[in-house]
Amino acid sequence: MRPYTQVIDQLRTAGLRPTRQRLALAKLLFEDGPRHVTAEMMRADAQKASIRVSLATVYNTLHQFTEAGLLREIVVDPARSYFDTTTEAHGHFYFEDTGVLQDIEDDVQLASTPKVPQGACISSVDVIVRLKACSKYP
Amino acid sequence: MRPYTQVIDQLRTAGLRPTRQRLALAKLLFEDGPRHVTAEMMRADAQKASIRVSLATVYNTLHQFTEAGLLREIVVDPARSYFDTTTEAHGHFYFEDTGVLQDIEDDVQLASTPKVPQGACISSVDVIVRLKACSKYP
DNA sequence: GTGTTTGCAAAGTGTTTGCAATTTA
DNA sequence: TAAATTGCAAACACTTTGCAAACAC
Repeated sequence: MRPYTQVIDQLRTAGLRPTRQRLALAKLLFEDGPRHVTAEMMRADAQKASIRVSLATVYNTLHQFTEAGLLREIVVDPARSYFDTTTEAHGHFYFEDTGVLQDIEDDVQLASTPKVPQGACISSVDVIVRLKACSKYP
Repeated sequence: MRPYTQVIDQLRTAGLRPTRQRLALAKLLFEDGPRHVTAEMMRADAQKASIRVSLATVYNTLHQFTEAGLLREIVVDPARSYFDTTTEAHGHFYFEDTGVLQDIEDDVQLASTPKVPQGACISSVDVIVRLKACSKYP
């Protein structure tokens, strides 16, 4: 778990004022170990915790946190954006049936780094293992 | 390049009638080697080739082709869906600046297949290498 | 002829934006 | 007080849907 003062510092460093909403969302995000959240989940969580935050602010905050390096956006579902509290490189399981996104605990390295085209640099490498329910008759 | 009659057969097998629109889109998709397309690209291509197809039909067709195993959907951009004419497992370069999606020619295998959770089966494995312009001062 | 497919326009969904009111420093 | 941030509602982009007309077999 990320120390709380570190979040405030990282916000300050990123030029973001530690407002009530940002701190509350940071608490929800970082106090209980790794999470994979959507904007709707955060809004629901905030409501449950009696924190008044508009959905627009949730979106703004998630993006600002991502730019500040506190979160990482994971693209797995065209229908919604996920944000991961673990920012280091790692793979994901995506349960297609339930929409649950989960870290792969094993180290999933690529066997070899591919030759990158001229003039381009790697921004990130996403490994997503899509899962479905097993079935003898698919 | 995929033989044309094979497309018709695959459509028939999937229970899809080989209509004018479906055949025209199949021609655009498969006659010139691997492609990575969005619905808008297909509509533009069709227009350029003087094929009258509505955007709704383009969407329907892309999804029907995907279910029929002629296409593979690649999720890289929350803003739009990409479809790949190469259905075998392979990695992708995604140029974040331009939105261009490209096959990785080298074989990008995972160093090891991760242990899959109880009761789940792998549906697919996506490897996406996101690229940005190189810059000395990022 | 019968059931499928198409096209249009309307509806839907998640996300972003403009702007006045509020909050932070 | 000045500048940043919030919240609301409207706007947005992409995608899906309902249904009558057109089409395939």
